[in-house]
Amino acid sequence: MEVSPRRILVADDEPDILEIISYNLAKEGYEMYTAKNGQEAIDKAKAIKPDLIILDVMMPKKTGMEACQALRSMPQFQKTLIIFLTAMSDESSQIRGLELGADDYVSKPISTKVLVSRVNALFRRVTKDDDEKILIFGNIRIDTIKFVVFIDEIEYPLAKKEFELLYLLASKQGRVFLRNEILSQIWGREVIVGDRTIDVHIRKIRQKLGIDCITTVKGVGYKFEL
Amino acid sequence: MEVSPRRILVADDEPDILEIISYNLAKEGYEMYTAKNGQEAIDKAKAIKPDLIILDVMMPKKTGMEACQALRSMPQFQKTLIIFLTAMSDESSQIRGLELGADDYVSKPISTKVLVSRVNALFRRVTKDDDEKILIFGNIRIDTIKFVVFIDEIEYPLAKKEFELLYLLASKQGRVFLRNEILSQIWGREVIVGDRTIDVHIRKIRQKLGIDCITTVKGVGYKFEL
DNA sequence: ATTTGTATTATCAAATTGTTAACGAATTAT
DNA sequence: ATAATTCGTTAACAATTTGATAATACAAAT
Repeated sequence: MEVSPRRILVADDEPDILEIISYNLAKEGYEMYTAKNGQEAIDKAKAIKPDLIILDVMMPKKTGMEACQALRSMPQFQKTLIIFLTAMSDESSQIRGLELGADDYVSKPISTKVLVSRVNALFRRVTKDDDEKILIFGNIRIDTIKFVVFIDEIEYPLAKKEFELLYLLASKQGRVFLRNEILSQIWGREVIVGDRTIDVHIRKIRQKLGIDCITTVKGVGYKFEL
Repeated sequence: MEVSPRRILVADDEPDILEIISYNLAKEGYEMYTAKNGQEAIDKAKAIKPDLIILDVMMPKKTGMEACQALRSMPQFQKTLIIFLTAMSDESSQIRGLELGADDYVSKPISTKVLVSRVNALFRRVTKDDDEKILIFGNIRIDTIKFVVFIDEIEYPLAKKEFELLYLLASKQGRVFLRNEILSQIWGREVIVGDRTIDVHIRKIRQKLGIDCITTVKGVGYKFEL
């Protein structure tokens, strides 16, 4: 069911390290992005929405810890995995890192083998938790627990199929879902329903929410976008 | 009244996780102990007599579930709180866990914030066991001690099943409970009763209370909402 | 102008829930 | 112990909501 590659953002001020890490994780099939300092890491994270962020502790502009703290304060990065790269082997910095919400840390000098296996291990453990079934995009909140969509804290109840459809699209913001994908994801393998059915549900969502958050990509499918 | 700190035993085969959990719960004032596998957890539990045991499901020597079963069979651990750490999100393992007597679950990857709040909540539940199982929502009061619902200080007596149902829904305000969830929570795992039974009880609650506090989510379930 | 693809609307069938009444089981009162 | 009452469940049917389709309108591309 999971198809798109995991996105990883690495932030370090040493270009060599950036390159080594990127190269090795890309080889593992990850989609790599880089940043040269803490501030850039934050900015890029917002745009890229990575699944994992690797932060060097010592960086100009903003340290890894400051960046981590800033990121964790934003709702959309509350569940994003974060790994610290630290030259310090003393526990105090590691503990501080954990306190700020890091999921793991790797000490310098890095062994690419160690890093890769830690990254893989982290992803292997990712499964949906009850506490993370809520999608937030600015003033829009898609809440699977309450089965309701909020826009500016106002509740918009959707029917089951409508909600499922919206949740599917929003779960990968910006990604275009082919009509086939939508059908098999929501209606199952043995689909009997016709293509028009999707349109009608899309229409109802647009109508009920009153905002333009689903974009039609003619001849291809639909995507969630703001 | 002076209380000795609560003792918590954590068992996991990954030293990092052990450290993260220990650190964060120690910060909360708990007295932490660790074990590297299921067998060690059992041995240490006997010596330490912890108030809460956190067990990773997947461990060498003895799995968390095996350890739980072994502990629960000993009289001195019948009332000890047990939390499972599970990477699995599928119900089957959670259901098995419940059967074995777990008090809660936390899915991996662990958010320390979630874990800490769950632990605190569990202890809160234990202490308030006898004196404060009362839910209050504005002018509505659901009083488990008196087994009665108050609305504006007027008493509305409910039958047992009705009360249990209302309490379940209200215990997680806004959260949708699937019919299956309701059935297994209130009627137990070996459910024989039909689906209409829920409706009828819901109806009686609505009728008796005279207010609209239960919302139907068609095709999904019910939720408590004001 | 024609083709291709999507939007919109109305309509109907199916799925789901609401409601009522009835009846045995469990509980309480006599 | 027996009668009276309450409770939990089910069945039957009504009411409602939902989902799917067809028909038509519209838009863009060729």
